[in-house]
Parts: sequence; C-alpha cells; structure tokens
Amino acid sequence: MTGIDQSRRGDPMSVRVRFAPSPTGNVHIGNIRAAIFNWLFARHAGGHFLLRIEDTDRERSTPEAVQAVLDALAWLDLNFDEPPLYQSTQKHIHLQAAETLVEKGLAYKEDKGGKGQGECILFRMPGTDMAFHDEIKGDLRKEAKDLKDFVIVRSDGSPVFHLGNVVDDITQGITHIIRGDDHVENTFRHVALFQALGATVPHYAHLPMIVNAQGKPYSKRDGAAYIGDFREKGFHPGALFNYLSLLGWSPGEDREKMTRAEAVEWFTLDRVKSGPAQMDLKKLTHLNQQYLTEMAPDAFFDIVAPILKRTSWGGKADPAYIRQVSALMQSRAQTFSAAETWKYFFVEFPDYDDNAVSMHLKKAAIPPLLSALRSTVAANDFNAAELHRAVRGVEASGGLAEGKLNQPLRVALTGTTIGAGIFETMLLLGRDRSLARLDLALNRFCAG
RNA sequence: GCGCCCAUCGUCUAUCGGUCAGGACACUAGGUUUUCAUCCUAGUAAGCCGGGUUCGACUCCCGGUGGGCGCGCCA
Repeated sequence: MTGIDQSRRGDPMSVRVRFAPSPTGNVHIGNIRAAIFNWLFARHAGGHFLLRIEDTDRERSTPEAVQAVLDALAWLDLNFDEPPLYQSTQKHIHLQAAETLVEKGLAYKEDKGGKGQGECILFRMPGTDMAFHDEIKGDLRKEAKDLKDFVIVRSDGSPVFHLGNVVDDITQGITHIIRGDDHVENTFRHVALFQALGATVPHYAHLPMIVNAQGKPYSKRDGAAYIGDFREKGFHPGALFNYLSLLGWSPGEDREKMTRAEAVEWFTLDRVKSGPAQMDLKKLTHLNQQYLTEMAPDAFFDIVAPILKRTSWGGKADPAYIRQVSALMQSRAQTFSAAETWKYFFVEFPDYDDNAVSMHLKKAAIPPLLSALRSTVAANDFNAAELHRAVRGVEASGGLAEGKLNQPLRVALTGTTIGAGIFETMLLLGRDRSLARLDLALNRFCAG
C-alpha cells in the first residue's frame, strides 16, 4: 500500500487533465497557455479539467497569489470540474508514499553531507534505459547512465517537487499530462515514480515554449508576460484565448478566428507543433479589435464604463451619456483602453493638438467660414440634418469642395483629426458645448 | 561540456513525396469613407546549409549550422 487513494482513476477511458501552477503572484502567459491546452483537450474529450495549486513554497504561496490564479482562470473562463487540490494538504501522503518506496527497496535514505542536515530520501532509478511516448514530440528515450537517483524527501522532511507532483497526479487520477516542454527531462523520473508506486503511467504531451519578440524565453523585464498585464491593457479574454490557442497549435484549413466551441471541436494534440513560438502583439491586437467590434454594445459599455470612472475626467459622467459615447466609439477601439482617449467627450474644452491646429485652422480661408458656420448653427435647430445642411451651405458659399470644412470643424471641436463622424460627435457634445468650442477655437487660433 | 528536442515569408502557421508552397498579422500601393478605424483590391516576402534515398523532395535518412530545454535537498 502506498497510502494513495487511487479510486478516482476508475474509468480508464475517461480523460482527466490538470493545470498545476505554483502560485507566485503572477500568472505567466506560458502557464496560462498550458492551462488553455489542457482545458481544450479535456473539453474535446468530454473529460475533466482539474486544478491543483502547488503551494508548497510557503514563502511565495500567499492567499493573494492563489487568488491571482483563480482570477486568471475565471477571466478566461477556464472552468474546472472539481474543487482545487492544494498540494500543501497532501504532505503526509507524499511522505507515506516515500516510506513505502523505502520499505520496498525502491528508495533509500542517505546522508549526502552538505550542511550536515542528516538523511534525505533518494529514489532509486531502475538502472535501465527508459523511453516514453510523447503525444507531441514522439518517442523519447534516455540511457541508463543519464538517469541518476534523485532526492524525493529533503533532510528537513519536506517532499520534493517530483514526488509531490507524481503522487498528486495519482491522487487526482490524471490520465494525460500536458505541460511545458521544460519538463521533458523530468518525465523519465516521473515515469519511474509512477511505476514504482504501482500506478498507471499517464500519457504525456509537452508543449513548445512561448518566447519574446527577440526569440528568447520570456523574462521579467519583457513585461506584458503576465496575463494580468493583458487584462489591464484592455484585451478581451476571448481574443487572448483565441490568440494563445493558436500559438503552437493550428486547426488547419486556414482557420484562425474561431469560437470556443469550434476550438474545442477541432483541438487535438497531434496538431500541436513542437518548436517554440513568438508572441505577436500586433496580431493579438488585430484579433482583439474584431472581438470588440462584435461585442453587444451593452457588454462593451459594461467594461469600458469602469475604465472611464478611473480617469480624472470621466469619473462623474452620466451613465446614459457614457453609454452613447461608448456606442459611437466601440467600432474603432482596438482595446478597451481606447476609452482613455475619449477625453474630449467629457470635458468642457478639449486639449488641442498643435499639428492638427496648424494644419486645419491656420489657413486664411478657414476662420471666416467657421465663423459663418457658428452663426448658422446657432440660428437653427441642433440636429444631424440641420448641421449637415449648415456645413454644406458654408462650404458652398466659401467655394470649398464638399467635405473640406469637416476637418477644420473637427479640430475646432475635438482638438484632433481623428474620431467618429463629426456630426454624430457634435450631437453628443451638444449645442452649447459645440458653440463654446467654436468660439474658443476662433478666438485662440484664428484671431490675428 | 554532456544529453534530448526543434528548424516554411519579419511573425503565427498550412502542407503529412508530385502544389504557381496556401492563409493570417505586419508592411507597400490603390479604392470606399467628411477624418480615423473598418472594409475591398493588388503587391513585396519563405522551405538554414551540404550530402544522400527516389522517376520526383519543404516533406524520408545522415552530417553540419543555428536555436530551445535539461543536467538542484527549485518548481
């Protein structure tokens, strides 16, 4: 008896996979990609996706760090099927397994010296060449001489990663281990442990790593390598999920943008690539814009409203007004953070861009026309049809081609050359603010 | 240093011996749009190198080069 409850391994046909992060405060993009692939695999197979928190590092494993993992999974909607297993609660089972191995002669105690800490427990490798089949990398083998005994319990009595990891996989009845390929070499040890513990060896699949724009492994200084960063930068979880699923995997037939259901339906391990993949923020952003455009206006508003609330100028705006601005600007937002550029809708007077001003308001012909337009607008009803008629009328009287007054008007009203349709924008700004801004622009930029 | 893995446009990829080597992002040039964004059209751009096997290799084999990972009482 190993002391490990193997009852959950019941149906050998039922797939059980797990995401087993160690909570360190931030969830790395590579880790979450592993979670996505595990989730996809489980859902495709109609199996179970489990979560295990490897919280044996008491220093870093704070409740906040655990919450960060849970938040990341929730944000990406990676739902798991059973309560998470906290590795720290399994310590006695790990140790019992180690004792069993010692009793069977499959592990032994030894004082390796060092800092004089006493005896630790080492696992005895079989002494033969080993091989296992990787669903992604194919058949992998290692010669006996490269497989050395290793510590499974430290001299201070704490279980080492390899032991805890394997024992917990047995406890959770894991059938397929899908993880980053930095674990490939460990797998020989793990296979030996599964066998020594009398458990069925699970199937393995090692995922290629995600590297940075320089083709190097992501490090702290690369930034934006944590999923919280992407959330803060205004990415849609669906877009990130879609994009990440395409890093190292492809459904073929030129399919890229896909729904979750499609990804689940098409996902198979044999279509996972084996070489490292680079993140491309540009492509992610492009996908993101598509996701934002397709969102229901209310859903878009729900996310954008809190972002505006946090700005110095959008804090106390009327929700109904925000909803209108949101609806107008949604289709041109690449990320949710684009809302931070909507300032001119929420203040009395906009910040004027110097280039825009000199380009569109400094020409001699413009001031008199804007002035005339100001009078016409003030004298008529403030609606789209009238505004349109007013602008066209002034253009005609000034000998300008149709549409040539639009940009000067836009700059006078918003301070910038880019934005949604100028008439729609004006209607949102309202009659008073529009007239006031025209006056200000006329006085400040067109006088003298 | 030793071991293992990988190698198609700048990037993500399709291709499972015979294709004008396809798609997407990015880029360039047009078009639509009052600006921007969107959208449409077109274009530039790839099989790391060297040997084999084969009637025929991006595809199979060997070598080289380059890159990644591993070699802890870390996880």
